Amino acid sequence: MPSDDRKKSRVTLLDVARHANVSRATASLVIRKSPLVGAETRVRVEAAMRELGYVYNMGAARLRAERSHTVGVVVPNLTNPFFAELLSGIEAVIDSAGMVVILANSGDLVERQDMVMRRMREHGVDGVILCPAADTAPEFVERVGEWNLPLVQVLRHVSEDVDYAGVDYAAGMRQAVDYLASLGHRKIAFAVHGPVHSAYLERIEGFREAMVSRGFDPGMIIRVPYQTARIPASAHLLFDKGEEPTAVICFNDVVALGLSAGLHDLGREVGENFSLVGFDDVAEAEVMRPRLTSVSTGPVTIGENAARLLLDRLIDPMLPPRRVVKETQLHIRQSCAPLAVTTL
Amino acid sequence: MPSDDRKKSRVTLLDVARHANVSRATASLVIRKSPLVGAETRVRVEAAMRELGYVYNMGAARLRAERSHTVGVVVPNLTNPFFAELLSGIEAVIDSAGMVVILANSGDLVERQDMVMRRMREHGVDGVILCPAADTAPEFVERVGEWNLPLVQVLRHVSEDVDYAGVDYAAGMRQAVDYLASLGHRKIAFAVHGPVHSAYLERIEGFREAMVSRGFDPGMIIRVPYQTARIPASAHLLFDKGEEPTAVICFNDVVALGLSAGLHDLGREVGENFSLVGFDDVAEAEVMRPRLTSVSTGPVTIGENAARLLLDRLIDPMLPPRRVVKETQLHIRQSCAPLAVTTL
DNA sequence: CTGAAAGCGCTTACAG
DNA sequence: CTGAAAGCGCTTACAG
Repeated sequence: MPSDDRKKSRVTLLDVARHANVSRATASLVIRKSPLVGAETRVRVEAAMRELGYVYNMGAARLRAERSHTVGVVVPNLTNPFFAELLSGIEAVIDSAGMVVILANSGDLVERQDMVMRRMREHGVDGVILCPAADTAPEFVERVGEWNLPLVQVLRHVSEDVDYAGVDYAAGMRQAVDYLASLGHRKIAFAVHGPVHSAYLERIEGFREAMVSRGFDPGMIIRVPYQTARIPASAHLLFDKGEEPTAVICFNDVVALGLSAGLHDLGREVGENFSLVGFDDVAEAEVMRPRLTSVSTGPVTIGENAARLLLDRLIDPMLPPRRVVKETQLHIRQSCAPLAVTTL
Repeated sequence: MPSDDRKKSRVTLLDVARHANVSRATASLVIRKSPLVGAETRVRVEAAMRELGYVYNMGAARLRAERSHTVGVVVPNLTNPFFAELLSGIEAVIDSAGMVVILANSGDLVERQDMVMRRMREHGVDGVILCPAADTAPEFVERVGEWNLPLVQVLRHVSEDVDYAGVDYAAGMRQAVDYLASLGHRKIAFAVHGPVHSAYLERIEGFREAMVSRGFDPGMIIRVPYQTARIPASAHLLFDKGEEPTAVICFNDVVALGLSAGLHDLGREVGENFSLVGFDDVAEAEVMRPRLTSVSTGPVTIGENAARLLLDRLIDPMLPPRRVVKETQLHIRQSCAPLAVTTL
């Protein structure tokens, strides 16, 4: 009978307090592990909670305490395994801080991002980790700060005045170019795709600088389709311009996988008469044949960094803006060959 | 000055009501788009909300209305691209229902799953979509129902009495076996890995039945490592038993990718003198060489189905348990060859 | 169609 | 160390 009516049956803190013969305030202190309450009392209250099957009502607590123990995470794309790994890193540290993540997808569209951020505010998240959609205005993320909503940018950044956790894309490109140069390559292409944002531009800029500083032509940049399945058929773009490259650096491993297939279709032997470098170093790199040489970015770690940045800011909102930019690492496998061999 | 003090400055519904010269109740009705309020009044209240920069406080609303507009999603693994796609489908329909997803990772561990589910309750989610960790007891998911917490199982199921959205794994295996049989294969291996759960057992069972019904030996089941990078080196397991298979069906595309590399390393030519079928049909299948023939499961759709099941149950909690089991589809590409060619 | 009052389940000072 | 009271920002009957 009593468990028959649905909501009404909720066990409240007051029930627990009565059952344990203490006041509601005392019970509240026990829950929050305050040292103010005596050991004997604590044990009694805890027993009462167990016996009654009490469940803490975070919603009620939040209303009073103005903290929701939730953080919003908004990414432009959930399908991409790269974001899945990022999310995994974020979730792990947010979880171990006793908080919970509210997830949203902006679809890389600023209008959707507006909506999503409003929804986050309505849900009273304590802070948000945002990978800004392409074309996000700096004012947008700065405005969030004015709402008293702590924010950290992840992977992409549009404002210098807001925390950022990412990776040194430009240095990663330099590592790739240096490595290929050490093998004797000078005609190196760069295959890009997808929406334009800071992480995109940094890669392009890094490529350009690295090429120019060695006196190489930085102009061999091709754009391949965003859709994975259509990348192989675009491999011919590498050879359509005047001078043929002997190596290609890829925007990410998805492009590397696609071009690798496309080069194969064109009769090129990757790792023998053509060299290919990936970017991100996802798990698949190890099981490609030839094994893919790739610049590792470590999305899980980036996610962890972003979450820690946010946690710090929650503790001290007055912290000056910080950036945690992780170094990349070139993971050499088998997809590149010395130019000598290439020209045989 | 007024925006200087942080929390205190929140604009409340009462502020809006005063600004618009109506009562708080009326303002509340406007927000919830009740038809009870006059057009002129509505416009005035909406203008006030805009002018004041009002943000709805979901937390306060939930406390009174006993609905949080949040749903919990707990998956065993965030890193796996398959779950990322599932999540993407869930998020899309939850979002368009005006709700928000709280995400958690059970790590496929029942103890962590206990914790996570408790956290979900504390946060007052309206329902949860759960991919049960391996070894989850049926009682566990049934108990959730007794908490008055609507639950749907996704991808894996441990109880018949609780909603389930998944895919017909057994039929998928049958499709794979039938196809290989049509090419003349009879010595077909099955390569599995990972934790044991319903989706695992259904695949094994489907394989066994399909093989036995044709009079083939269903005993060639090998277990490869869970870690992607270690799969290629385990390809020799296919040939360690007495009879050598001429084809292998893989537990999923990750296994297919790994074994494809391992077979290559052993000097076998996939799609020529050895046949290989994947499972899941992820985007990468199209860019493998040879292109991977794979049984497609469509995780995005499964996620959408699960979310809709939950939404329905939220509307009517008394619905009998339902299951939405999607059909698989064999996507034929190039990784299988007729046995005739194989034996040449 | 609108207003005044009570209450959702906590936490927070403030006394004792 | 514990108790009584007020209040977080909404929604819900209940009158008018």
